[in-house]
Amino acid sequence: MSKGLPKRSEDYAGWYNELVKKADLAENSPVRGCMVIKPYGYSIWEKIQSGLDKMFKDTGHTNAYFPLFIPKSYLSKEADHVEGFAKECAVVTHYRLKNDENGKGIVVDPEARLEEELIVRPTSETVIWSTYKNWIQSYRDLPLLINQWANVVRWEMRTRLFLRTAEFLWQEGHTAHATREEAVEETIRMMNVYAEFAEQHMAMPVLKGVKTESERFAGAVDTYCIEALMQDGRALQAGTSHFLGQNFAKAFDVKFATQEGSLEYVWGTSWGASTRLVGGLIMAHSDDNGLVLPPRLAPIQVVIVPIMKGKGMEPEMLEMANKILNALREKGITVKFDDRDTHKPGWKFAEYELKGVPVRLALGPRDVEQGTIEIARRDTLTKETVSAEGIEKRVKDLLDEIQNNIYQKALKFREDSTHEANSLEEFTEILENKGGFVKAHWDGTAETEAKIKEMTKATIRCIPIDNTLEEGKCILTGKPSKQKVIFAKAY
RNA sequence: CGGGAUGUAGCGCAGCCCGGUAGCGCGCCUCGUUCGGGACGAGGAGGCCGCAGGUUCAAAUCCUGUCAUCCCGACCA
Repeated sequence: MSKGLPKRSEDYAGWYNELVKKADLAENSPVRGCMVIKPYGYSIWEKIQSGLDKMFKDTGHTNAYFPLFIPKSYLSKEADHVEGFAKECAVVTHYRLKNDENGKGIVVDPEARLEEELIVRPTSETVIWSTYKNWIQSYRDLPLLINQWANVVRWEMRTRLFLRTAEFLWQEGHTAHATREEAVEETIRMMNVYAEFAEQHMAMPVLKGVKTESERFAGAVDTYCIEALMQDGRALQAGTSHFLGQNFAKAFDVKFATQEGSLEYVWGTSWGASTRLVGGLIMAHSDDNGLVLPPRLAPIQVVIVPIMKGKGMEPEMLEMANKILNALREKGITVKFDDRDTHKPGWKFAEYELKGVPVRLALGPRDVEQGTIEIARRDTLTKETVSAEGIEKRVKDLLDEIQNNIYQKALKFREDSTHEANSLEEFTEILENKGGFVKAHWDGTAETEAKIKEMTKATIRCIPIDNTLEEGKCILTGKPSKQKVIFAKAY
């Protein structure tokens, strides 16, 4: 029914792009690759932020803020890190503009060249570790558990709203520890935080795993990740947690005095999740009618639409609506009463469906007369007329049910879209016809991974945590393999 | 950076081949009737046709250049 929204089955990419715009989540900016996040889209991000932020605080982290600009020389201190990010950095070279002498507007003042050029952070490891050097002297200063909410810039070639933009919002945690074990534990803990958030809040099932060398974060020893599966059968990395070993400590000379009096490099982690999660949320659940939002992240959980007859709203109807409104609010439910007389009910129904509001209540003269109300759920598109008595309890339960239902639906989709391949032919066939996650044996080399990528476009998304070990042969080289890994075409 | 396409009203498009001074749908504004799944009628506002040159009596239309955007590849959360 939604006007002009392409069907997922016919044009998935077009469906996504249109949905983001039509549901008022975001739009393109005058600057290529950047986006304007509109109020409704930003509200979802705020929900993500507050949910994650609480989990970070609950695990002992505190927020801080480090600067947007990083001296160019910092980036080059960690060899792998610079190699990973150098190609996509925005660089600030001047600090002043002036009026053009030929009267053609404004130009960069060539006199105002910076002594040392600044890069706009693509991530903050370097500036943070250079700061940690001063903050950490003794084992008493550890662990240092810090997170920051910030924007970062990575000059991407091809961008898509939320999924990949040149500037994006994220959080990045940066921690320092006395021992390797403690840092690894932290890395895994934060991966689990992301997984729990994705599943409990976003209703998006994820695989937890470790990245292969070629997919690893530049500068990390190990990258842990959560991988979600989108409805078109492509994988989305939804959060990463890196064990940095002592790489950054060595690059920035961050040492601490141990209890025994020796001087040692600290062990680091970093972990991040971005506005990409909003893209994942959209692609995980939404349908041809528009967004489907999990109640825990929906900016509006319930909308009440009055059906007006004749001149406007009857006082009785208004009274009933307000009663329900208050009862719902007392239950902690976010509810909107849309009493605008500038739009017809049918228009509003379609609008809130497009925007993914989980529950809609419609209230008309008939209901006022009979003490009933129409309750409709977004996830199943079903509706029924029920007694208005105790509606708040019913809505509360329904929100929980919807949250659970869309998770189960996404989980079933992932299970149905996960296949095993025992040969290259089988592997290719699955990717071409079904998509999704493909479990297959791999000989453990980057060369083989690269060849498979070249042939099929699929990459190793992760080596699952707690993977079952089983002897087998690599689907490409036939060399021995100890376990199957997860392949997929990815965003 | 290669290959392809497109720039005309807020959005989506037609007009261009065959030059004659701009049109359709949606949206917007006013009034009225409507309101239980994107209402209807009547009236109205809005565009130096991406930009710069050229050809011509005359250019959205032909020619040259330029800029921008989108799609497909190489890179990536």
